[in-house]
Amino acid sequence: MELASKYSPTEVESKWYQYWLDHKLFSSRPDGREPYTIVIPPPNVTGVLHMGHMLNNTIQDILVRKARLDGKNACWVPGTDHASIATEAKVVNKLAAQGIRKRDLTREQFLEHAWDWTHEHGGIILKQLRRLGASCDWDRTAFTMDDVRSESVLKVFVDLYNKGLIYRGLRMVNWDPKAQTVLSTEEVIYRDEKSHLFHLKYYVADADTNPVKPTGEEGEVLHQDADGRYYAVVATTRPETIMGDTAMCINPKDPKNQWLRGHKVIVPLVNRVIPVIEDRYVDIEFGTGCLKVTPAHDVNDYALGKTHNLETIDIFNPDGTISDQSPLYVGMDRMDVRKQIVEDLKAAGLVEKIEDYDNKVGYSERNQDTAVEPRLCKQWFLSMKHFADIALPPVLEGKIKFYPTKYVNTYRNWMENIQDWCISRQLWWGHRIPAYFLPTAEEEEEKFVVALTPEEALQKARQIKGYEHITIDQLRRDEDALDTWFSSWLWPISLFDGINKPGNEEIKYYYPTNDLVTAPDIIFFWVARMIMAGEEYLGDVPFRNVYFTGVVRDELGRKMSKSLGNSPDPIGLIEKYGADGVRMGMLLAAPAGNDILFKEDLCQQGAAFCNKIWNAFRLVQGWQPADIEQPESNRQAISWMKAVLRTEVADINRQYSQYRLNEALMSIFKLFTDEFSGWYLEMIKPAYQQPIDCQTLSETLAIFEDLMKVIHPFMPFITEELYQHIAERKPGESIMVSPLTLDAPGEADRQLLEQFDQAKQIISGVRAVRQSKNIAQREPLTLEVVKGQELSLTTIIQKMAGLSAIQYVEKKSEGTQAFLVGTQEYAVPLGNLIDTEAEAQKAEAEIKRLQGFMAGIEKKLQNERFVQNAPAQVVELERKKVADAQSKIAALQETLRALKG
RNA sequence: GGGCGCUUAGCUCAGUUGGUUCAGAGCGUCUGCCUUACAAGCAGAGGGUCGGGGGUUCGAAUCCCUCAGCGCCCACCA
Repeated sequence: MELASKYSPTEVESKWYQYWLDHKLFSSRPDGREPYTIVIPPPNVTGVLHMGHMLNNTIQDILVRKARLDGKNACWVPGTDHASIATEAKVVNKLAAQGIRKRDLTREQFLEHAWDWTHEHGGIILKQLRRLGASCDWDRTAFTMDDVRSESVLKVFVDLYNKGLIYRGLRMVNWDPKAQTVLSTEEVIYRDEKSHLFHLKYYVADADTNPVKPTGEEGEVLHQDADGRYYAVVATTRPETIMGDTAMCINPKDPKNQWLRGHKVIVPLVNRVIPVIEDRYVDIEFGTGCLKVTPAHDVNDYALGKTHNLETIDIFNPDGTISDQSPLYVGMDRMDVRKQIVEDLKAAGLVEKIEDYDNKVGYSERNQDTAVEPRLCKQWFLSMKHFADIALPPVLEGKIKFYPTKYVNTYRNWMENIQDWCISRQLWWGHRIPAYFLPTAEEEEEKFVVALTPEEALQKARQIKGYEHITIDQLRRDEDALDTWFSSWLWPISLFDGINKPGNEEIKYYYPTNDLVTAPDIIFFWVARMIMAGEEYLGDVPFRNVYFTGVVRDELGRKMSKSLGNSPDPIGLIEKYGADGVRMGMLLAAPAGNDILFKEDLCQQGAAFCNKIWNAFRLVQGWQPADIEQPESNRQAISWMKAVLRTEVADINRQYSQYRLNEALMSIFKLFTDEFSGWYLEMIKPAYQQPIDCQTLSETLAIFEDLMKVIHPFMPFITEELYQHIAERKPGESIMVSPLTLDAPGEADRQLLEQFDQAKQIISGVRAVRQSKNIAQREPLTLEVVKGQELSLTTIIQKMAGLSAIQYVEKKSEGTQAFLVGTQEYAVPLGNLIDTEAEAQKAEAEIKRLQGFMAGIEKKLQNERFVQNAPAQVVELERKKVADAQSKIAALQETLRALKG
């Protein structure tokens, strides 16, 4: 069969992917083999593949395919995440474009739209992963909101509530006014922002806003306006919150503000009279040392409000507009109010000054244009202390290993400062909280029960005193949904149905999973919490190793993002370079634990490597076997190549075990390109149109097949294609499941490698001579071995270096160019091509360098302390260096004499 | 403000308990080759005071101190 001179991936890839699917080669069932399990970090169900996914999933696929080749029962479980807040936002936007407002819909109607959207866009990303070659067990595809997973989530909620770990509480929480839901602390990202510090005048007054003269003492700072009225100055970054001010606070130890003690001040514009309170919390050095207190809209102010019994005025509506609790600006958006109120304050002469100020503003992780608003409301929380206690030890003790290890610190830090997790969200798209409120009187405290079903809830409710005859219709289920991560944290368990059916065959077999490959930015959101859930529900870690990938950046080091438009389309790349090429391109740029600077060139390099493999196969496949005796040189070459293979594979396996995949790939690349193609194939290649002996051909094909297996995890498609070409395969047979069995490299291999290394150096030496004199490869040369022993591998050396003869001489001929391999001198006679002068200069320079080198070592050897303290072998080595240098110098001096003579 | 990490060739990175001729790899660059598998290729070459300074040691890219620069994470100073 004739093969094209260029590899074209498109058909090959779809052909073999279908073949793998048809023969169920990705599927896994528990059996007697050692399991190897990875659960996919579930992408957002409506997401599209980006470069981060490409990297992440390529790594997972490499690990899974490697495990399969190692004979393990490999299971990679795919699935998607319902991504509560992100998906709901998308659906809301889509509906808005159709003129439908969410609040005009019932929960059921909205969910219907959301499911439509999910079915329409859901799974696109999984289809895209197939293009990449991902060998997931697709029959296991799960969704965080499918039946099994939903049931698991609710059961866990009920269980944790019954254990007293879930509670309901009124707290200052982070509010996303766009999505109109609360967020967990982890979902808030703080960004530096250029802002202003507004210094506002709070006039001192009595309860009826009449001016009051404070009882100031000598040396205190009293602010007085032109009319003689006294005022305090408060510095704030958020002037729009003054409508919620219910006190002004000074530090009791602040000498410059003593004059304000016991007084009252007027909130500017609002004209509300508020007390001056004292608390050590206030920083004397900041601004004027006067702090406005807005208990409803700031975490610290809330705390102050609690200790000082202050009124709480919530001036915001859930959507970030001003509520009717405020005397001013009702209905306006908070950001507009900030601009407007500054103008109004200025007009009223209530602004002392405005300074530039850098501060940090919290934004919603999912709506990155929306500043979060601290807001007081009642939510569901999970107590985290218990979970931190069970999840920290396995990581610190190494039961779970992090790659790179630096994240252990990050992890510990978070665990040791853990805060309770706000798990309720004011969203519809998600798992609805299984809590049921009982009817209560207006002023009465809320009552509720938590249960898996309304029926169970009713039973529980009826046990409460006074509710013995309540009906199911009177129970009102909580409207809120659970945080998405409250389902994700069960993923490694719920995928094997370990919550609903504890101890089932699958969970016993596949859990704990082996490797988790994920991005470091979800270490708290997800990784930490999975460890918590694993320890809580199975008493064991959810995975043994966590490989944290880097961030994919562009050439300029910028994070790839939709908004910057600097992210290439992954599918476009696959179409251009082939999946194998793209996989290699990604991995070449992905040193373990570092960010990756992605360049499209790298995919080009990957595609080029495919082509290299392809053409190497074309060469071998084109050879005509003949029933002739195997030349000794071929036998030597084969032994050597096998030794190289054993040695390199051992090395590659070591790199795998340390998750140094880019290094493993580099070793593989060099193994194939340099050792196999550059050296081995050239050694055994028959002369033009000459046949090859059968023995060499079949052994070469066997080596080629082994190489395909080595490459396969990185480049699944081309390796399968060639594996199928190498020999006639049975239907369903695949490289995917054909283990590579190699012995460990031994001493004989090491010696063989060394022997060939000498030969390669001689060959390179001759080639360098050719290069420097511009002698064509075809033109045969002679090699003189000067005062040396007989060479081994002479046939190979002659062939590779283009030599017609090798001569052993006591004294090299006139007009030769010489080179050294170790301490042995070789010479190539070139007749009148030699530039005597240049050769002499080169030799002199080298002698000088060696003399300097030798002098340094001799000095070291004269140092008694070195000789006494250093290990004997080190000293011995230094002595050998001197001896070697001496003999090299002798040879060079000989050369010099010959040139000059 | 606290914690962690990084700095080695033009670029991206290796360099294991301090000691093999240790200063490396890939890419890029330069030179020569369309040599009958591959020009998406082959052969060869150049390129670094290991961020600066100090110390420990017989010996430091490697250990310690210090300075500088970069990055990440955490934290309620308005």
